[in-house]
Parts: sequence; C-alpha cells; structure tokens
Amino acid sequence: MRISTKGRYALRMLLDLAEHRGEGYIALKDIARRQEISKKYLEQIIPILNRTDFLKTNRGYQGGYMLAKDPAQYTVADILRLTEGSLAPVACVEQSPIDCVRSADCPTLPVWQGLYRVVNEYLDGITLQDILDSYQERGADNYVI
Amino acid sequence: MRISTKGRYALRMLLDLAEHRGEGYIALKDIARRQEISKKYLEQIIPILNRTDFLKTNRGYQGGYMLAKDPAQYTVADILRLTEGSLAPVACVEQSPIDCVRSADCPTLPVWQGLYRVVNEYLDGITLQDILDSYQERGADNYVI
DNA sequence: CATAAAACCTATTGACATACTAGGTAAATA
DNA sequence: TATTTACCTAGTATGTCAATAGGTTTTATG
Repeated sequence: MRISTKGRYALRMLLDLAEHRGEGYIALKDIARRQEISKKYLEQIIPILNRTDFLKTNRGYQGGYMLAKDPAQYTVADILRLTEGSLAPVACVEQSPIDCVRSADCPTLPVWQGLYRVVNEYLDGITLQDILDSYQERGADNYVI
Repeated sequence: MRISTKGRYALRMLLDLAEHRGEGYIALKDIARRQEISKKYLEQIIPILNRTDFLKTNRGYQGGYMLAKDPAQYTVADILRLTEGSLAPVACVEQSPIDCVRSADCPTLPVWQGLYRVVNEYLDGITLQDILDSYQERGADNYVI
C-alpha cells in the first residue's frame, strides 16, 4: 500500500511550482535544491507529468517549468494516478471485463472495490490549492502535527 | 498502492476456514485446491498469521487448521496489517517521533495521514463474517458485480 | 556568433521485494 | 510401522524502485 518516491516527489514538485506561481519559469535546479531531491531524478518524473497538460515548459537560458492551470485544477488523485500508474489495490478492480476466472464468484472483490472507492474519493477531494491553503493556515513556521 | 498476493491469499485462506467452520481441522491441501493457490506458498503465509492467535493447528493425519476465534473477530485490516507489514502509504505516518527532518514543515504529511486514516477506517470496518454475509446474500451462484 | 544555462533523452545499476519452487524434518493418527 | 499432515530453511527468477551517468538539443544573453 505504499506510495513510491515518484508519486511523493511529483506532488512536492507541483506544490513547489504552485508556491512560486507568478515568478515565471522555475528551473528544476531550484526545485531540486528547495525540496532536497536529486535534479536528475526529477528530470525523469517530468515526462510522466507531461503526458497530460500539467506543465508549461521553456528550454534554454532562464527556462524551466510552470503550472499550466490553476492549482485548484490539480487533484492529488490525478497526480498519483499518473506517477503510480494506478491507485487500484488489485488489478481486477479497474478491468472490465475482469480478467480473472474467479471474479464472478469472488467474495473478496467487493472489499477491494470498496477500498478503491474510498481511496479515490479521498484523493479526488484534495487539490494543490487545498494543500497550500491548509499549510498557510497553520503557519509555515510552527507547523506541527 | 497494491495489495500483494500474500495479503490477498491470506484473506481468502481465512475466508475458506470461516466457510468450513465446524468441519474440524481443515488441511492446507484442501484450501489450496479450492482456492487454486499453491499449497507450498500458503505454507509460507501461515506462520505470518500464526504470529498472533488467529489459528488453531493440528499436525499429522486428519490434521490442519481452524479459526481460533469467531469470524466476526477478524477484521480485514488486522489480516492485511500482518501480511503486508503495514497499511501506511508512507513510512512517516506511523512513526513517532517521525524520522524525517522535513516533517515539522511538510505540507504533504497531512495528505498521507488522511489517506492512512480513511484506509484504516474502511478496512477496520469489515470482518470475515461481513464478507461471508454479503456473499450469501447475493447468492453464491449468481454473484455478479 | 559564441557561450552558458536550461530542458531533454537513453542507458545502466545496485538493492530490494515479489511470488513462488524445492526438499527436507517432525509430529500425530490409523 | 506407514501415512498424512504441519513445519522449516533455502534457493531463484523476475520485476520494481530509486536513483546515477553521460550525453544532445534548444534558447536567451554577452
């Protein structure tokens, strides 16, 4: 049930871009420094996000990335679905028709379908803007759980 | 976010034992045949479950396993916590103190804590008996999603 | 036009986890 | 004593994870 570094880093990277929205194109170098993540590794995560219209890019001097849309337009579910491949706890809950001979008579299938549903409902309900807002509310400096 | 075969097989094995409750000790051979899972692999899952008081065992002729408690006493969360090691989406949500220098100022931590919470709430709420009941209700033979 | 800075692309790697298989030993019953 | 079962330990092929490495292309600026 783990979220990989790919998904977690992608979220932090987009959050970093959301925080620095309005400052022009942000170089990966700066995100890497602020987030303490290898720039080379971030480079590999970018193309995954670019499979959709998440980012605007400029190459060359003064180049970098910026969010293509408003932070409220990005849900955590969207981001993780891209980077994790899927949010499904088992493969069969997102297939139709289900590629498993037992599925028609499987007592556990509803359990996985239900788990899939609650995970999606929760993550669909959180946007980059939501995360930014609750972070500001708590105060960036005395933010303790 | 995947549940491994270990977790899925453990759930099916315990569900099989719940279905055949009252029939004495059930041999692994029979569970393996009914569930179409390698008996050798099930043998490896058993000791994980035996770390708690989940099962009663008898060796030798007519030996096998039976549930140590009522099916309503086993939650899916309990079973998966044993076999998966943890249900946490990221390591830091189950540590205290958190072993991450960024945790005090991490905007994403509440997201993972919330995800952890909804997953636990959902899986804590389902017992083997619940699964059996809803399976019976739908009718074992025309059980279609 | 040359240079520097950035994105972009492809390959490789070490470590670890997954999903088993294999072969044996110990205990209990008939 | 033979059979049937659980129990134990090791091995293994495959894949995924989490990066690192080394280059090419594009673009603004001096």
